[in-house]
Amino acid sequence: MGAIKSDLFTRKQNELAAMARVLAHPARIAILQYLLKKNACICGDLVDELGLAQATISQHLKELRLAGLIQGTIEGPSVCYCLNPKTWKKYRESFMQLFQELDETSCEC
Amino acid sequence: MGAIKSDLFTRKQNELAAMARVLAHPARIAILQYLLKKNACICGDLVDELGLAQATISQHLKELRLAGLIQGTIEGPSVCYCLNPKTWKKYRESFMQLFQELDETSCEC
DNA sequence: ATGATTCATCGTAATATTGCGATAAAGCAA
DNA sequence: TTGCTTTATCGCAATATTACGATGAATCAT
Repeated sequence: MGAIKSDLFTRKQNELAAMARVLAHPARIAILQYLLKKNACICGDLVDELGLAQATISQHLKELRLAGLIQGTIEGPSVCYCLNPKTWKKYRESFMQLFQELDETSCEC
Repeated sequence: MGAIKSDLFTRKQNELAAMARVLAHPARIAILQYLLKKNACICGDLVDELGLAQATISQHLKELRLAGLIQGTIEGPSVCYCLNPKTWKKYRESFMQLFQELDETSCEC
């Protein structure tokens, strides 16, 4: 028990849920919005901006990186992070597709 | 530790993360898509369709209901569930707003 | 080389989520 | 009423997530 039964669902359903999970934390939303605004930043910027511990920010960055939403480039002692536009668009498309389907008669209770 | 520090983030960031969390499970995605297709159903339909235990489906329905994404109407011994178009649109707007902001120069690493 | 800066990772504690059996509540049919 | 169907809720076990201190690796300035 306690583990998601992924085999009961379609690949698309699992993928969409996984994408939603990446966005399901305010710190990760905040990081993405910061990157949208500033275009790039280093881990330390986010520590100052968000007020979470460095280890915690680094962990959230890792999740975003594993999801492909951001990418990091080593720049001397620091790491420059920025959005990955390709994955960002893939996310947008997937959520668009979900929210597209709805006509006004969808509630029949 | 282990609890999200909501006070570090804006109301909008917390709200968006909460919306994403509701969508962050394939069973809830599947339920929403089933409702989009069928317009309405009862809990038992979903138990047959998804293959999760009745208690588990009922729990996911509760989360979707608390989020305002679906509503249930008592119909005799069963409960008819359907989407709430208003909240559905609110979700769409919120995610669109997030994904809107991006120009091609957003990656500068 | 030494020290300072930056970041990732490990280990751990606290908390949250997932799944389901068992049970209860409510309506319906006979 | 009795039994059947349908659903919600409780309680528990398994797993996942969140947060952070401590530590280590890499770079840079002196």
